[in-house]
Amino acid sequence: MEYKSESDFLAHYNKDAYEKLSMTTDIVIFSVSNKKSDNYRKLNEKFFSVLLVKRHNYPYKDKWCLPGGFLDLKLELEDNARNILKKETNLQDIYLEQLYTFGGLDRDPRLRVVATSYMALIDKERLNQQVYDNAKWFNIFINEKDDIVEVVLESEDDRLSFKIKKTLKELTTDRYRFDIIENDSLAFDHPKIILAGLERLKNKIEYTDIVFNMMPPLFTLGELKQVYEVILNKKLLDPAFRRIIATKVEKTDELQVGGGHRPSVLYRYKSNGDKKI
Amino acid sequence: MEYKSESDFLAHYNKDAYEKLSMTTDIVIFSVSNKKSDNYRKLNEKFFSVLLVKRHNYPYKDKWCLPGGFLDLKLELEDNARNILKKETNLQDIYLEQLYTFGGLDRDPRLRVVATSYMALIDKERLNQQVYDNAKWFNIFINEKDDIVEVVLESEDDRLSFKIKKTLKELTTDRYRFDIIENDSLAFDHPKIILAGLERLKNKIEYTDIVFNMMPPLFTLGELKQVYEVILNKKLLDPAFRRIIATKVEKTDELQVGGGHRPSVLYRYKSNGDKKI
DNA sequence: CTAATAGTGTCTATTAGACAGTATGTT
DNA sequence: AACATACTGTCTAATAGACACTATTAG
Repeated sequence: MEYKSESDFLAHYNKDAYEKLSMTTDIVIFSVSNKKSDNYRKLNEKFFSVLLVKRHNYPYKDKWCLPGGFLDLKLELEDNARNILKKETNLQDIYLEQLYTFGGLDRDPRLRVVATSYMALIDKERLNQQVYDNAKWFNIFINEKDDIVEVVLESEDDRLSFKIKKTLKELTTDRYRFDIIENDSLAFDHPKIILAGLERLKNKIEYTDIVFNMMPPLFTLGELKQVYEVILNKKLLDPAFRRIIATKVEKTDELQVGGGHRPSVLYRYKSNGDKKI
Repeated sequence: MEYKSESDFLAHYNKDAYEKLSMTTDIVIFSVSNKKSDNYRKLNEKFFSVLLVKRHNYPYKDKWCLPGGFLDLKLELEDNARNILKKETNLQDIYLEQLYTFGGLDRDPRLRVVATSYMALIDKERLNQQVYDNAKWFNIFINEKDDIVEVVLESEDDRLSFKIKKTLKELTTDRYRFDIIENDSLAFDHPKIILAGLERLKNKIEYTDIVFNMMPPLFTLGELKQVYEVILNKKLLDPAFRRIIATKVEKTDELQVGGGHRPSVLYRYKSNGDKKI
């Protein structure tokens, strides 16, 4: 058939010409938790943590999963994700970035579903208690040996774990191939999404300022270093850390007192106009 | 309704419970073109280029666009993209990575379509002539001032251009916001996808080995430097470049002769086991 | 005083930038 | 010989790693 114009074509277009599918947006929400130390001198131990919700319906009933939901066709992808964030955390102004789109054929046993995943970073202290009705924070422990990554997730009551095999990239693709080789308690392919988030954050923390999205407005350099350490999963040297971070923070007049040691200056984030994405 | 088990639930699941949509995979295929120099002494000038196809149907009839197509629901996203690559270039073993998923509401005038974009890198010399039936290489010229990026695309017969405004990232999101402010001749939101590819490549060329996907099996360090220069859009210093690249290449016994100057050793890519993604 | 963290100074090793200088082919 | 690129050497500046040393608080 020949059309006279684009509007003529659109008027006759059959919207069901191609088979359709559903999409979801799923969000890996990271934060940092404190465990109060029993030694009055010591700093609170920090844990890197992720927010999971328990499924009450099929499929994967009673399993844990990432906050997410079907794409509302009236919304852009990111707005859909922000709606989910709002529902789960009651917060709007949260750091959110698109991670990766997972399109495996059997991701969802119901029908073909493609999931665009997002990573969100928040300062846990901003949440009010209400969030814990649906969702729970799990501390993250990563154990990487050879090409197997074992991730253990712990909340007060639950302990989940999964193992993923990272196959080395071939020349013709950019990423490791992730294969889930053990997974007791997480729904869908969410272990892969969590791992994608972990890797993204670990990389980006080194060349962007995203870490400050997980910090309170005022913080000590010691706390900030702790956060870097739990995310990078390694110890840092203090003088080097202070040198590197110096351009990104500014001193305030306030001091953190009360630890059994020298008080610490409180800092705040200072954007230095670095536009690196 | 209460279900006895997951399989019971699935047996009764209504696949049309949620409204559905279509997806496409669109591919930004980059390569490097040579322009033969008229001075026998000089090296061939190199251009950074992208492969576009002309649309022969509505919508956006007669406009240029990225190779792409609707998602075949029997295929994974990446396989769908590889099929398109195969159709367009007749090559299979091509570097391909997922870029970003674009979910704007009015991307496509026909219906709601979400596009997962990919970036492919190839050595143009591997293509046989046949590809040029549908597609054409456009050399890329970028002009960035303040927050406006102007991109000019030139083939032998056509000259396209678009302008995009990059709005500075806010704290709550990771990327620049891209707004198309001028676009004569490209279909859909493809200017945004091209820009996303340009930025990704520019970043990744500095910390990965992907550039070698655009190189022939044997190349001189001068040619390799030229490629870095057209992609980064700046001149590099020779000694520094050789130092940095040294770990990624190995000498062969062959020489490139025939230029009106000292012959150059031909190198090949040597993976140094660097696993950085 | 002690334990623990806060914060500074400095030496060294490594890497990046700049540029001069030498080498060698074709016409 | 002249030109253009190929390739090497070296000085300097900037940055990262390592570690010793001082400061300050609660108990």
